[in-house]
Amino acid sequence: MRSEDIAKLAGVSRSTVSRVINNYPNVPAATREKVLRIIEQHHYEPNSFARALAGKGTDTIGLFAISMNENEDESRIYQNSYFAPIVDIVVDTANAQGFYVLIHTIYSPDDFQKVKQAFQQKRIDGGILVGTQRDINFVSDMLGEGAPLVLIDYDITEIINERLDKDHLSIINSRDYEGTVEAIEYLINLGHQEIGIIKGRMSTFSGRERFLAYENTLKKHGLPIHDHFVLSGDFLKENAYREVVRMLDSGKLPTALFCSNDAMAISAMDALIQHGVTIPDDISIVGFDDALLASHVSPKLTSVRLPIDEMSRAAVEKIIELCQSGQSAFSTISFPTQLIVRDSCKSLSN
Amino acid sequence: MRSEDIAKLAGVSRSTVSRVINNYPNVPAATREKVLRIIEQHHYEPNSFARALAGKGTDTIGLFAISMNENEDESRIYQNSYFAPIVDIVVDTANAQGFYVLIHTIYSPDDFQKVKQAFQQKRIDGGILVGTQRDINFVSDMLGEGAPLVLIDYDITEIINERLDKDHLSIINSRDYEGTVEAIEYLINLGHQEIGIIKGRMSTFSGRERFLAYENTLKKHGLPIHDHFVLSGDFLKENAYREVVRMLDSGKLPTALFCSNDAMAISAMDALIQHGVTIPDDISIVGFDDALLASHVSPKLTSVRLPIDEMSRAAVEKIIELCQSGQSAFSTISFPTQLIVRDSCKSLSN
DNA sequence: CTGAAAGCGCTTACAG
DNA sequence: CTGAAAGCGCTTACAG
Repeated sequence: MRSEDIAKLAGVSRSTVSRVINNYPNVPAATREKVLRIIEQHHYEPNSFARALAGKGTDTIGLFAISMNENEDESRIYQNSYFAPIVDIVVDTANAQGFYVLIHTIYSPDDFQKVKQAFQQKRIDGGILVGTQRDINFVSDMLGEGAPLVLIDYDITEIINERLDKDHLSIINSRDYEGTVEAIEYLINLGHQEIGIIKGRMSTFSGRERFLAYENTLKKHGLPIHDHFVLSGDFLKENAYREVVRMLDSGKLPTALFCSNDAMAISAMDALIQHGVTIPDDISIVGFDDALLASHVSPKLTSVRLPIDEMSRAAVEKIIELCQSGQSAFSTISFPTQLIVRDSCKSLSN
Repeated sequence: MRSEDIAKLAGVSRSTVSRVINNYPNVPAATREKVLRIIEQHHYEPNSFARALAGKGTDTIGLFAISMNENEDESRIYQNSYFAPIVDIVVDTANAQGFYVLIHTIYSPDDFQKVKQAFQQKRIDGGILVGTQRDINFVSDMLGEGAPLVLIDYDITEIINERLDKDHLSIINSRDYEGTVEAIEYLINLGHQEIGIIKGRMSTFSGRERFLAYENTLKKHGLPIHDHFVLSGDFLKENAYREVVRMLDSGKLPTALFCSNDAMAISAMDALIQHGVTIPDDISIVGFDDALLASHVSPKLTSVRLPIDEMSRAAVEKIIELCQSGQSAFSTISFPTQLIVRDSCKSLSN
């Protein structure tokens, strides 16, 4: 069943059928009704490719998760507490608005090419990019294809410095800096003076923000930052485990450890407990993300909640808006975090 | 840049360019090389819609997760320990083979329509359906669209009884029956005689299999099945929690409880612990799925590992095979499970 | 082995 | 308000 068949049945031309389908104003109500009825009756669905070829959108958005880290386990990204909820919300929100979503993971430059192709071949109307590391080239490449783009977790200043054409770009962030400050000050208020950190991936905006906030907050409160309490974790639990064991071997432990994400926090807890260290009696732990696991480990993990649901929803709404309006001004939204206090921190005050 | 441009540059016709792109044999090596070179040089990508319109495939497969359960929390499906790894593996495996994947969740009949449309509009070459409940109509509807279909977790006998055209259908299952038998006999060997169950969703193949195996195994060993130890959980943690609390209130507890999935097992553990019941001293718990959480709760959960990764990979390989070969015979694969013994069960023997 | 032409099913100026 | 016609960028008989 093609538009031509509908046209015949309705006694009009394909042009008119098309006008009805696309909701153009210049069709009398009566004609519109008639055509609509025939369409309904026959469960007619316009061929999406023909529409796309003729210049219409595809009602499909892309969701691309970048994970180009040499030592990362390649195939666990959607079980990752960070990506899983994004997929979740993005798919549901987009679906609810009548959009399909095309998913592709980027583990390698090859994958990146495939994603570029998806844009070039016009398979999608726009894309959401998550996990972008500090590399503006990707972003400008994508942008060059002319399709709208939404970035989750990206440093705005980099975009601005590069003077990219930002007309169909939008950035969604969380206030990780403030969230980290809150977490660190919570520990300080508990009486902690020796506060360590497991850093996230520093090529990542959130990785840098969380570390910067840690540094600045300690400085602000006149507390020392010991190199041997600053561990590199790259957001990876294996690294966190290894680094914590190394710290244990060195014989020195801070009284509190801020972990740049929950995966690392939980891994650190495992390492500590296995070495006979008690949490929170011997050491307090704070995580970041408030992943599902956080409330299930023991002791329950105090963590900074990342508003990942809201962020994902905003990303979809933004991309759809950009797809539909042609373009709009560059925009950026930043969502607040929230410290969720559980049982992994102890007060030293009494 | 269109195929015509490539043709001009290469001094051939669009027909020949097309032949090269589609790897047809009737092109001399020299011509092929020449065309290929030009394509490379200009980073030419054939428009996917034009190809599709002209009758070629779309190199896209659909992944559709059905979750039409009234009382289920609507937007958590990909964080679900069952679906998350499927998304994971399906996306990665498909991507690695050069296929894109379109994801849509089915919460309502409306969503189901959208998925049917995806088939009708030829947006995808084939689809993977997961979470299908006992409703053959869906399956036959999809099959009616003529596209290949792979079902994960579906009772083959239903398909056979319906005499559906199975030429482009494939089913991927796990041996849940055997897995459950192994789990129950493990409990029996530990000395348990009063073994309860929290049932899964009985409209689901795996839900029925797990229950059936439970029943048959107890019978086989001459053990009683008490109605009040048979709880309905529908695979949902809220239900499991409620039912366990109800059982606690009744004052009678089995010595062991088999839970049809880990989500319910963990929820049951929460309920029991909160009511002062100690695991495994007062009651032994076995789960099913071996979800990520299983090894993180305390005590660590003994669970039947579901080979979901292998199943997902097989589903993708099968669907791609079906897409490419046009069609092949009906096939079905069933993967073995494995009992992972951890700390949630106690021996009563001594 | 290869090109001209028809066709896939839409949309959109254009003319009326 | 509406239809005929061109066009979107491919593929594929068909003829040679």
